[in-house]
Amino acid sequence: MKKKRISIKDIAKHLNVSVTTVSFVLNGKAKEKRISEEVTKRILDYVKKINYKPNQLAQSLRTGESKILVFMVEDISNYFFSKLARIFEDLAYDKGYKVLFCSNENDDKKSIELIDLFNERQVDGFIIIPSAGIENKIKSLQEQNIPVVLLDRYFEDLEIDYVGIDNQKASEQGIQHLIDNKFKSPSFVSIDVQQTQMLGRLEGYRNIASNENFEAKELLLPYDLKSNEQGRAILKEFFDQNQDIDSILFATNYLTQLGLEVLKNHFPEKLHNLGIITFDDNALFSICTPSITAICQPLDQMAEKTMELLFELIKNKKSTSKYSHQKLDTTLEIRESTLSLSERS
Amino acid sequence: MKKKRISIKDIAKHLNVSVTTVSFVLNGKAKEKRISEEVTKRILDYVKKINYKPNQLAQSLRTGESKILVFMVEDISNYFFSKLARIFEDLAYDKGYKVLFCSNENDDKKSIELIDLFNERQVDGFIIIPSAGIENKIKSLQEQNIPVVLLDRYFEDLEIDYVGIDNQKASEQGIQHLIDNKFKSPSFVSIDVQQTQMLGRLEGYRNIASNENFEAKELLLPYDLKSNEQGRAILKEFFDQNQDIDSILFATNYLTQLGLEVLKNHFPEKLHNLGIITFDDNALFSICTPSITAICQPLDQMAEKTMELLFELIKNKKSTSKYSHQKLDTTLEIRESTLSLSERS
DNA sequence: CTGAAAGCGCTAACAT
DNA sequence: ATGTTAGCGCTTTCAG
Repeated sequence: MKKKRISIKDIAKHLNVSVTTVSFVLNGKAKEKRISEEVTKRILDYVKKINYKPNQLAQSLRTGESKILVFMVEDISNYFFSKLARIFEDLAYDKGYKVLFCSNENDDKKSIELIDLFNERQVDGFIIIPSAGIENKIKSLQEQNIPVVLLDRYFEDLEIDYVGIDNQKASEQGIQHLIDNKFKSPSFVSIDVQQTQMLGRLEGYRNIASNENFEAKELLLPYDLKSNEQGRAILKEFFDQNQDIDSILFATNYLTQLGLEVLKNHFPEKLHNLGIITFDDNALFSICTPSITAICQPLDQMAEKTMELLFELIKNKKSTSKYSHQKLDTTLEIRESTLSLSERS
Repeated sequence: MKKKRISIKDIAKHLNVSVTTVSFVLNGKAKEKRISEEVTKRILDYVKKINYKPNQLAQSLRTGESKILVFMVEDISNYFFSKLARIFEDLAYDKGYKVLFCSNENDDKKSIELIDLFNERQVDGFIIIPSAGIENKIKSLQEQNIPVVLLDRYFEDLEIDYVGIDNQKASEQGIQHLIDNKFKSPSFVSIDVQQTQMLGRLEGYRNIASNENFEAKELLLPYDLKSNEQGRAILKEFFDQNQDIDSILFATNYLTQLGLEVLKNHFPEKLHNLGIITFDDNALFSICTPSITAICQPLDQMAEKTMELLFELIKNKKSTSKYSHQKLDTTLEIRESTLSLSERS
């Protein structure tokens, strides 16, 4: 029952040819190396018959390529990341690559451990949603000539390929939409972290606050939130102490979730009177009551662009390619939660 | 800039010892092999200083172990699967394993391709949520002595470790809960597929229908649904033609999502009058209006149990371990959508 | 056109 | 207590 794995050597022996010949044929170099049609066919037939599969590990060790990419996200169970992951998976498979997902919990230590881990496994490239303090680690990857593309956020001082959205603009559009629908004092709920995506969103909010002359009301939750419980408590306090705010932009779908829970449980009437916008969509936001207006990131486009950049790096590692910062446009999916009060049923 | 990777040989040369010694020390066999304290220390220090990391690929090739597990799901972007994935990830990392996730789309061809693919990479074990027709492939893995544990569904004729829930019982509890809350004619929406989990859920429904003497109304959507659009159309038709049903059990969270969309868009009043239960929770179900009663699978427990079984297989591959079918209990998370009509506001 | 052989980096049986 | 060496399975150079 315990079948020994068949190796290229077994095949060679069985067919009375050398391993070289088999290897050439298997790698489609039969023509190039001018192996006779007859031998080629014999090998191919036999290989098919015994259903031989080369040991990819050995292949990788020899060639230095693993055909594996790593996609490192904050939390693979978050809708935004898992959707992206799914798209990457498909794109990569089409090109003969597999994708390893891992969650860094937006934690530097974990991020670095993970990067080292996979680096030792000679993965061919990284797509990383970086935590705040791993700039140097990323840099060291670049120095080792390992393809890396950052997603969602980047580091100001690092010359590196990046794909994300125009956060400031997205935020501005969202807030402007609230203003257009007669909300007078939009507030902003985010995380207190120095990452480009969050800073952009905050800046967009402040810009409109200043343009439209309303007082900015910001709630920045701690970066290292201990629990959902704590998050809800903070949000509840915020709502308690700021009865006058009439609308909110949540800077991530995770916060939106917490916020909606608090509203539903403690301020049910507000749930129907507040203007609510969330960054990042979720399939269920459209079936909430009210359904939630969302700033949607163009996931397909982001994934495609990222892959494009990554494969450029993989193909011609040495070329001093210009680094590209892609800031894609978002879409505002307008739903019930931002209807002006007069329009509501 | 282009640093050559440091190998164990370089270290040996630099330190004037043999590679064996280095290897032993690195693998914590210094004591066992009675390497002198001094040499051990020298090696460890140097290794730390140059930040040497062994090439795992070579290590795997040599040892036949890769410290990689594969978790194959239907769709990594589905809440149920991505939550499970996240838990597996953590459990595995604690044991020094990494987890590769992949989505098979519940498609046999894709499943088989993926299994072959990873098998060539000598992964150490598989956790598989199998599509309907890959019984033989699974069997062949077992014959190659590769650890496999099935999750969520199994094959009647296959002796294999499996972790899941008691679907029939879960379904019965759900329907009984509807009956207890004065719903007279619960209906059942599922997928038309011969997989154990779905069959169990259906059977549970039918049991209560027969016990409680109501007419079973089942909608089984085609296995190979072309699009969400098509799914919504079928659901809409079902609601149109069965105005008399007063409650629904959706057999997967995906169907619930479609169903809620249809209800919200076409039968808004029903959304508030129907009794609704969903299999599988989602963070957002608790903030829908009405919030949705859910049959929750014990994700943590499932993941732990699965890992336990998998590691048993990994440890003592040869022992003719008895196969274990774990059917865990679910929890009914009661929310607004199943309040009896008299209790609703 | 095909084969012999080196070597990717590591482990471990065998020598010393 | 430490070193020598034979592979793991594959690719590829160099020699016929």
